[in-house]
Amino acid sequence: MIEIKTEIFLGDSKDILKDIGENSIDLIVTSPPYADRRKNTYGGIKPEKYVEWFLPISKQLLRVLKPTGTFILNIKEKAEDGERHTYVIELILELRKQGWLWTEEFIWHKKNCYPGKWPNRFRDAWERCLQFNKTKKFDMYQEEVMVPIGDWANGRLKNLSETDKIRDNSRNGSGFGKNISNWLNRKEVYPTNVLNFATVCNNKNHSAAFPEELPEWFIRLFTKEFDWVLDPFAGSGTTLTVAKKMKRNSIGIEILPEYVDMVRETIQENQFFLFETKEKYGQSKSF
Amino acid sequence: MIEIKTEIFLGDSKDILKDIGENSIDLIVTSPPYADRRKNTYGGIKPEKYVEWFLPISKQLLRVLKPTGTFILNIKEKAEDGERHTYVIELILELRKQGWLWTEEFIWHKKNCYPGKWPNRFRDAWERCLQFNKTKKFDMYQEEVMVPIGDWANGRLKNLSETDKIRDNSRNGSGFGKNISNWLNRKEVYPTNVLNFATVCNNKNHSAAFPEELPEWFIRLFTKEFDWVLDPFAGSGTTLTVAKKMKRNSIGIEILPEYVDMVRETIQENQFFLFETKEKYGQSKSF
DNA sequence: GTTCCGCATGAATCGATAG
DNA sequence: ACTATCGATTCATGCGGAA
Repeated sequence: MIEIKTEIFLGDSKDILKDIGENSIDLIVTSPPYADRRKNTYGGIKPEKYVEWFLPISKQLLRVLKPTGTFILNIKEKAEDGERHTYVIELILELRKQGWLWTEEFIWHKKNCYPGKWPNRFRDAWERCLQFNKTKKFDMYQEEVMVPIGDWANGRLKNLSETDKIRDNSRNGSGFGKNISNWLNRKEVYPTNVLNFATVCNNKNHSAAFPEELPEWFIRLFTKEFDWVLDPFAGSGTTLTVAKKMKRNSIGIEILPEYVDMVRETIQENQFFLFETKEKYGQSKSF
Repeated sequence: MIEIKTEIFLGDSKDILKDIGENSIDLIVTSPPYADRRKNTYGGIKPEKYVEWFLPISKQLLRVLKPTGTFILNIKEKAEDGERHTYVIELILELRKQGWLWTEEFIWHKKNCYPGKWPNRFRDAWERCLQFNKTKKFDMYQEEVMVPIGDWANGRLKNLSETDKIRDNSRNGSGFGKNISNWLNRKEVYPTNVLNFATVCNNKNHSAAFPEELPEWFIRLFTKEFDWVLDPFAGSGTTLTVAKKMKRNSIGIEILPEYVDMVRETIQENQFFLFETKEKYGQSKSF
């Protein structure tokens, strides 16, 4: 049996990344601290300084990624003084200048988004998952994230609430009703570039940037077993935990010691559950 | 009874717009020809030339819009040679330089997007609806687009405990307490910035850029009756048709004569249905 | 085992007030 | 004038205990 390696390093990604060999990582999936967010833990990066702060890190990411690898960047710009900030779209342009290909933009649709009411805007229910690549020939295992149509038809349609049916507003039969017959003789369908995951809001000790489903989906899509996954902003270690459960090697970098300690404990714990949870992560594809 | 005016002009928006008075339009909602798309109808604008082509038009749009008005731009960059084009995000940056405020980015989630399969990407199921404003004090009628409350309310709001009825602002200063009693008689909640509209799949020879629900939603949100709505790329006239049904005055501009003829016929037709459809568009709010 | 119910909490944003 | 802090507003979900 081949051992799965899961490592977490304490320090600044800009520095630590230099110790990782070039062309060695299959997938980078991360959610960096957003501008002016998490001030109490990360100090908060000023929006005007965000691109400048990120580029040295992404330069290293470009170096360590395999030519067939993928970089997924989960990020969302804040609204301030009535406007959306532009640092994220400026970052896209700068990353391309750095040599990255901007392959795709996935939308993470958060149904249970933050509450609140303002006179000039509604609640923000989505985030960007930007896909960047080093070359046009990257690995993509589309079949791994297919949605079983049986489950979709039975589960999704059955679970669809009455309000969902009203909200989704499938007028003149162009929604579920009309097209369902097309899927009767198929077993699975490919997903789209809009992903639905609920945010995590547990009453436990810490908060995670994204739910486990998010890195799980991208790991399944862009890696196979024993590949290497990197999260340069590991935080509470969601990416590493999921990678380990899915039998991928992983490396995390985190600047806050308390998070690093926590991740190390989590990794230890998971070893006991590795075999119990294998089935869940290996076969469910429950999207 | 006040008459509703619906006008369609034949010509290039860059020129025709100069005949419209400044500060006279309450809402601009449009879906311009996408770069390199609809070559057979519009001649196709090269992606590299897109921003340059659009800016003279948006300059006029800025002039004709009221200070309290809103500009909704429905657009999506195409994928070419394995990459997403950057002309849309470059356009956002240039529009800000022109004086526009980039207030928000709505996501139009197309649940029944076009089928297809590619080795390097999934089906594209979303488009941007970019909101721009002239000032920070724009009109917004949020109550007009409220949606039914989620099912969670059914089971949970029946019996409120005493602690539910008092505000509880304690705990880690996260800011949010609860006052569930606010929702006791609540049947509707505010929507988010993710919109679900099914695409129209008609096999006519003209390209309907968006379904009626899309302009209807923004017209309801940003205008009241007898306000003025403008679509500088009217196409088959969806915006005008909806505006008329909703008792808003409207102006359309379209460069192709056959579209203009078609729109004029449609407008005539709708006059017979004005009173029949009033109820549907005035009261349904079926989102 | 299920289902139901109480409860905590979340990458938020604006406007007013204070330094 | 410009920045920092504080108060107000709000909806969906998972967890855990009870029925």
